[in-house]
Amino acid sequence: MTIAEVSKRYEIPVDTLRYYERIGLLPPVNRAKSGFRDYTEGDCQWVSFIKCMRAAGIQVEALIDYVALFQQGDSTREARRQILVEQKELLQGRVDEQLRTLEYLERKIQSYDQWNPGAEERLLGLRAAE
Amino acid sequence: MTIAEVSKRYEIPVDTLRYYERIGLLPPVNRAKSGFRDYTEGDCQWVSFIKCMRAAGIQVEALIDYVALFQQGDSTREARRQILVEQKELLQGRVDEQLRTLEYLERKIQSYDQWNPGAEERLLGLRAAE
DNA sequence: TCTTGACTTGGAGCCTGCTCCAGGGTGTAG
DNA sequence: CTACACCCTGGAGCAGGCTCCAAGTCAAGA
Repeated sequence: MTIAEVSKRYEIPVDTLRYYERIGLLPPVNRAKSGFRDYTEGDCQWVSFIKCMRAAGIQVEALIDYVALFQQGDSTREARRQILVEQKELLQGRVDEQLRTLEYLERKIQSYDQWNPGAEERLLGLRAAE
Repeated sequence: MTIAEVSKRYEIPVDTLRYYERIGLLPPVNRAKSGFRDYTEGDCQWVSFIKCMRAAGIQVEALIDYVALFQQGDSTREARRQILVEQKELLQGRVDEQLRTLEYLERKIQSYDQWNPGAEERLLGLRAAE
C-alpha cells in the first residue's frame, strides 16, 4: 500500500504520515526496492491506533515512548501497560472537566434564552468552576 | 485586588493574565492611579470564566470574539449566544470522541492484563476507531 | 531618602505539532 | 525516450498559546 493510499484511507496528510514515522510515532514502515514506503496491514493498524490516540489528545511524547517500548519486545509489556493506564487516567480527568464545562455552557445558554436584554452582567455569574 | 492576588486565587501566571488582557481575551481591567491593575469582583468572574473555558479547550479566538461582543452591549446578545452554542457543540463532539477512546484504552489495558507475553502483535488489533 | 519588591509595557522566545518546500529519484504510459 | 505523476529526505516555516525578559515606574518600610 502506498503512502497516498494510506493517507486517503485514514484521512491523514502524507506529510503527517512521514513526520510521524520520522519522530518515531510510527514504527519504521517497510520499503519497496525503490525506497518507496509500502504499508502492510500491520503498519495500517499502527496508523489507525495513532490517529485514534492523537484525536483524543494523547501527547505525541507518550505515544513515542509506547512505540519505542513496543519495538523492544515482550520484556517491556508492563512498562507499556503503565503508559496506557497513565494516559487513560489523564484523559479521564480531561473528559470529566469538559463534561462539567458542558453543563456550565448549557446553563449559560439557557440563561441567554430566558432572560431578556438588559440583564447583561448577571450572565457571567452562573459560576464557572473555579 | 492586585494581579498577584488574582494569579494566586485562580492559579494563573501573572504573565498569562496580562497576556489575556492584551489580546482581548479579558476585558480591560481597572487601574489604580499608579497604573497598577486593580481587579474588581467582576473582573475576577471573567478570569474564572476564561479559565474554565480554556481548560476545556475552547479556542482563544472564539473567546476573544465573545468578549468583544459583550463589550458592545445588548445588541450582540444573539451573536454571543450563537458562539456559546457553537462552542458547546464542538466541545460535545470532542468529548464523544474521547469517551470512545477511553473505552478503547480500557479494552486494550484489559488485554494487557489477560494475555500472557508472546501475544504481542494481536494487542494492536482491538480496532482503534478508524 | 533609600531600598526592596511589586507593577508596567512591548517584544522576543519557546513548545507542540504539524505543514510546506527544494532538490532529486522512480515508474509507467505512450 | 519523454512525460508526468508520485515518491524520497532534510530542513525551514507556521499557528496557537503561552512564557520570559529588559527597562523603567511606583510604593511602603527602615
